[in-house]
Amino acid sequence: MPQFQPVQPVRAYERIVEQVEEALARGDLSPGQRLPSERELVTQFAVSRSTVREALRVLESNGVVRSRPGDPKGPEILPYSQSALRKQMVRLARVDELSLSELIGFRMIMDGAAIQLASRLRTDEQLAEMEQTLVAMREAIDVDFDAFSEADVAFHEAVARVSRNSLIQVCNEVVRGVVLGLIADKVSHATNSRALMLESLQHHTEVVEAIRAGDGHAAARIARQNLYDYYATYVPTPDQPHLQALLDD
Amino acid sequence: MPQFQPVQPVRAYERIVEQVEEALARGDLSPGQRLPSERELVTQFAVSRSTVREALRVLESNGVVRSRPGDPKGPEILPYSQSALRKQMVRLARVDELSLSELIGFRMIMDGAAIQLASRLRTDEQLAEMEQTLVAMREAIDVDFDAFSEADVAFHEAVARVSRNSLIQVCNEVVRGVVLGLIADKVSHATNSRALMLESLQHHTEVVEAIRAGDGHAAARIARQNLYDYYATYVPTPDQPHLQALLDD
DNA sequence: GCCCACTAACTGGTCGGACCAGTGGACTAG
DNA sequence: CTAGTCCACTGGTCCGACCAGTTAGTGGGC
Repeated sequence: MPQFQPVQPVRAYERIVEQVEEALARGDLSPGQRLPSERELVTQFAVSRSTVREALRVLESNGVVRSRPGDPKGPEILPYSQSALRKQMVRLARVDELSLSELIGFRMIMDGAAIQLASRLRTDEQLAEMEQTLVAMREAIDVDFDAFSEADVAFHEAVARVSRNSLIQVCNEVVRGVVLGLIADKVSHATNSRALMLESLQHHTEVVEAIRAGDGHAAARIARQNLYDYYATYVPTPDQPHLQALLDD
Repeated sequence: MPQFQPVQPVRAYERIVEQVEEALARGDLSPGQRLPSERELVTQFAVSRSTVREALRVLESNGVVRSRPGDPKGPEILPYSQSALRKQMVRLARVDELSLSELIGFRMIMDGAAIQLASRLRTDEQLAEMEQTLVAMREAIDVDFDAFSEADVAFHEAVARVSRNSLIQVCNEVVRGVVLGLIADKVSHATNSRALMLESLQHHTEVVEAIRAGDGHAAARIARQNLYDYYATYVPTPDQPHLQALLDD
């Protein structure tokens, strides 16, 4: 007997979405190009305009296209953006399926890996870039916490670029955004924020030193420890061992 | 002068989506509950059915609800699932600029981290589970490569579960799927596939031994080395240093 | 009394047509 | 050649309709 699979009805708009996404995956469609107008798609797909519109709404919600009223050139194919990925991660985090400790643990892994890679693959120019972001952090301490946080982001982005792995870059950026969105207010209201910033700067300087020396393990270890020290207080006590397991002994 | 922000028109269906998602975030709506029927929503939101449907399509594409034709109870609020997150990650991975070396490098990081966490957080039952998947791998060698690959997946999934970090689980699963999709045929056509499988099993056994001993670093190192040995030949030579940078010296 | 087949009132999926406000390109007047 | 007007066309929304399918309630047969 052949094995039969349960079949659920495939709706017309879904097949439109599939066709567009396939064209995108095959390269027949690339960012910047335009889709035909809705009324034109109606004739091409031989469906009603409602169906075309439902497909476009789904594509739009997935960050694939964008429609603008009155634009004679039609819906635009968007370049890939992390916004949809971030949206899903935020949703995951909001449903409490994703605990803060998981997010921070993931950041420790990603950041540590990026730094380890950076310490082996960096060029001298890139090292200089990283040191430049350290200077910016020091200057930002005297402004306010937001400025410091911004400079901190710039540092981590520079490191992620050097890692030459765009998956790391994206994951880092997304998770950082989610974490910040979850606890930014708590951190910025900390009484001893200046001390925190100074300590963080110190850690970052040590990381760069280790990168300069090419000691990837030390650099990654310091980075993970820094993240742990920075965030551990916001993590429920029973979850803290999950983070400590990522620290070197 | 006040700083003005560019405003873009908010479409009616977007406000419906927002209202539903807010209700969900506030807890006024929980998984398992039902939304009113489309025609009922038409009166509640005071919009047309097309608009309601576009909102429902977006919610459905985001994995928030599911509509079934004929169901008098109306669209169902779904429990959170990672499928939408996975979809976005697959989209990211499919963007052509993502090279095989980046994917494999990411796998080395993820798998290594999962194994390091597992070696510290595992219970005895979980260790037994992992050893069980090793037995399955050994048995699968005598069947065929697909069976072995399946058992291998089971092993890595077991490890990811023990890591207690669902982000790692999802990332691992997604990246593994993408990598396999890219080079599965090449691997399975290798002439010495039996030797490869035996070697892989040997490596996995060593990993489990290190996990049993609680030596997270050794376990992670072996795992990364295993992945490197397994996949490096498929990576263009100029990219190989990017992977070697992830191996311990 | 219970069980089963039937019916009817829904459901979502799709269609076609209509109107509106706005865009942008072409066309015209200067 | 420029500046202004105009109009074809865009997407956003609405309405009404039909269909196939599910489901719950009804009714009849046992």
